[in-house]
Amino acid sequence: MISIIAIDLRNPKPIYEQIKDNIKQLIITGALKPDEKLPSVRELAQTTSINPNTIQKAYRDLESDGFIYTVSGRGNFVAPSPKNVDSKRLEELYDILRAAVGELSYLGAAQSNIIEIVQNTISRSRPQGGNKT
Amino acid sequence: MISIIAIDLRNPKPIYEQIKDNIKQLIITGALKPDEKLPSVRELAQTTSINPNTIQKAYRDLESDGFIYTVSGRGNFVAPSPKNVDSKRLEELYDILRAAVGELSYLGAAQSNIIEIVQNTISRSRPQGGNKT
DNA sequence: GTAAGTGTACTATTATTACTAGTACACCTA
DNA sequence: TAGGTGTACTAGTAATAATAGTACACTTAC
Repeated sequence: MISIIAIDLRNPKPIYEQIKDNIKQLIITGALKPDEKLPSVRELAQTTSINPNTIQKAYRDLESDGFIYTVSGRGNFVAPSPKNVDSKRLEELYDILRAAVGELSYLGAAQSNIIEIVQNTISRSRPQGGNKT
Repeated sequence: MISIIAIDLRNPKPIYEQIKDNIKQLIITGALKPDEKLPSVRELAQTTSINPNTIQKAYRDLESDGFIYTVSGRGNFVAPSPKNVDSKRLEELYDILRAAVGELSYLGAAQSNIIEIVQNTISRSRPQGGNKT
């Protein structure tokens, strides 16, 4: 069960985005296993003191992004494997990657540092599908 | 002079953010040289059909981030070199990097692809400072 | 000195969105 | 049947992006 949802109300990033990022991270790193049950909307709303509607919005987004699946009346569960990956999302991520790396490099971050972080992150993730471009 | 400011009004990202990202990109890649003059607030507002206040906000942010400097009565210019780099910004960028790489890997992007893009981006940027962590 | 172009600082208004609040209903399981 | 689950809906509030318009100080060119 999740207990590591950290929400910073002072963060300008919307709460539902923070929840999405948190859960995505847990799934990507494998902290949440496939088919594992997520906290219910109401439960997570209580433990975080966030309105249930906000939690629901995060869950809805996560489902449409393929990270979780929903069974009405039972709950939300971690999706076993990313399928039907949206190519637009991949392009978005590559764009984000380029922008972050470019600015880091421009600001003086060492290439070796950047590469190391990238490799560590990859090795810690839970790759599943084939080799998309 | 800039003529490559692409603004997508259907993009949910705020217009001033799009302008910031555009100009950052031009500076990072070296398309805009140090001390080169940027279009005036009013000029860019005309060519893009965006309200001058929105342009001004983008310029103000870029200046406080150290990408450009302003001379009252003369205009805005590309900052020669990033100094006094905000360590919080570096941490932000590393976090963004980790999140993007993690999700890419999870979605099935090949490690070789990711690394290649990172290296290409670094080699195309305009590094200046020392080696910040 | 004057005029034109520059950044900057205001106030006011509108539109959008995140968030909260509350309710209702259908579904599943013990 | 009872309790927990997801879902849908309406309504209202708060924050922010964006527009609109004005004003002023500064710099440069004439």
